[in-house]
Amino acid sequence: MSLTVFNTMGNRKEPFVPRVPGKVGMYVCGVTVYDLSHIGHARANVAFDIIVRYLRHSGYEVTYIRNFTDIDDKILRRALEEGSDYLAVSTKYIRAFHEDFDRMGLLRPDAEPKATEHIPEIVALVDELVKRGKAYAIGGDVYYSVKGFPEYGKLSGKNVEDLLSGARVDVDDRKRDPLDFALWKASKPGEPAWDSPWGPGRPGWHIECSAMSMKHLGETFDIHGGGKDLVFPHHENEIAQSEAATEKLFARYWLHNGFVNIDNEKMSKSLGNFFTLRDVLGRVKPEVLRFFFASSHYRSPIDYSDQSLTEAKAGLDRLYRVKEKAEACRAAGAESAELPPGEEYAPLGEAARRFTEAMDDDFNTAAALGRLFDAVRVLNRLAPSEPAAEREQAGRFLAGYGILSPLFAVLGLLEAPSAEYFQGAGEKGRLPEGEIAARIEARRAARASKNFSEADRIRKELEAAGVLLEDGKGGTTWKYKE
RNA sequence: GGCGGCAUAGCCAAGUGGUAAGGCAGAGGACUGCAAAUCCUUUAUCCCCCGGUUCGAAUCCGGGUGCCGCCUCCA
Repeated sequence: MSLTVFNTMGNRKEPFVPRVPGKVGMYVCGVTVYDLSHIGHARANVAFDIIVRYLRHSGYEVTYIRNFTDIDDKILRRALEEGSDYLAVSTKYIRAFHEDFDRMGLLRPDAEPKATEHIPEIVALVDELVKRGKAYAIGGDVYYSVKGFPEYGKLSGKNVEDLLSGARVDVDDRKRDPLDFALWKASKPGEPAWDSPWGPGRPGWHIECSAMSMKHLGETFDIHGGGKDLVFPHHENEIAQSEAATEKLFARYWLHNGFVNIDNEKMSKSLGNFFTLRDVLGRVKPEVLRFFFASSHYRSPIDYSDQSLTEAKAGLDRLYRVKEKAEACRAAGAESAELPPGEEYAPLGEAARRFTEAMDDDFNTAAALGRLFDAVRVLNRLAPSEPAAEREQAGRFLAGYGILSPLFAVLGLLEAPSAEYFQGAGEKGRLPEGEIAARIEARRAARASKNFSEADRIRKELEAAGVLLEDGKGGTTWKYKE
């Protein structure tokens, strides 16, 4: 059993064989920091977060790099609007990015390089391309000459003739060829500028990723990832630049995630139909969003809606109830024991193998979650109704949960204590915990004296206030419904 | 115009040759003072349509229809 990944280069699944056995170098294109992140960014980042977690879970030593594009036209425009400068803008939105994505439980990459901190590397790479005759300077700009790279189009499956005949190739008199793209842009007066052999300027967009990935991972590395929209031209250009400069293969596997759609249409800044991650996290728990993403394959488009989040929450609630039971078993002093024998427990006993089988198939998180739910059903059969009085049963439950827990961790799920999930820090308008405890006590007294109508009245009252009561053998517990 | 992808139950979603995972929602049952949760049973004679290949296809091939993406900044 081994990992197979879908490689955009070639458009097919291939066995994953890293360049150096046991080690993986992985570069993911990050964001341009000129605005708040939207849920499309969240989808991409969660996808690669899970990929990194799974590679590490599989025993690979992963070096994970994700850049910030911190200088470009949009940042400069934003700086102008805000009356600040590019550095203030990028700093502000990098901080916002980290705030949002820390809440999503994203692993921090091993390095988060920024374009402006790699100017020497970028200049050196551009210079190399010029020296090799693969790029040319005109009036302070430097362009890459696409015709000098016969393999141009190999990633996106395009050919140069088709591209040239396409209606939307922009016209720029200074380029020798319409497909040529800027490696270095001369700065206009007042714009930030760095010295270069071609005069003061700043890097073009594509070149930074070539320079930074090669600096941190070497001239050839294993995985290069990003959104599907980056395939062309961004990644195509990265390949052209890098391979023309080094004459070596650039990245071995190209992984691209699908989009988040709204009403079946791509969500994007330019269409204006986007939700910021912040907005969404104000409405649902971060983990609900993560679960929602994990329930589809990372390459498929995924349609975002309130209903899909509600369904995701219901599914995740189910998983957290399992964790809640495991915590209760542990709190009762039970120790992990043996799982009972028998074929009926196979979905649980073999959960790790089944999960791995799904994930090995191009990180099929949807199928992997299916296997976990199979296991959860079996595990729930083992749940003691009163852990303190059923130590052996509690021990078996813990054994089962012990199998699943690391698998959930691969998906970045069930990392919070269940109480935090169900009773997490109060939103506004929620009944305070002390109040709830008092009502529960009043209801307990009513039930003890068989005054069930009063007991039901309290239940309904709390329910109307968004609090769900659950009577167990060990007493009554509660959850916020939202 | 060029290139690529998708179409599976009420909703979401796996499955790329061997006879339809899983989740949500719904129905019935067990449990419960009542609930919730949980468990059991149940919900697609069939996978957009039409042909073809095959002992056998949701899965392969041909044609059609619909939707989407890239070709311009974009995760």
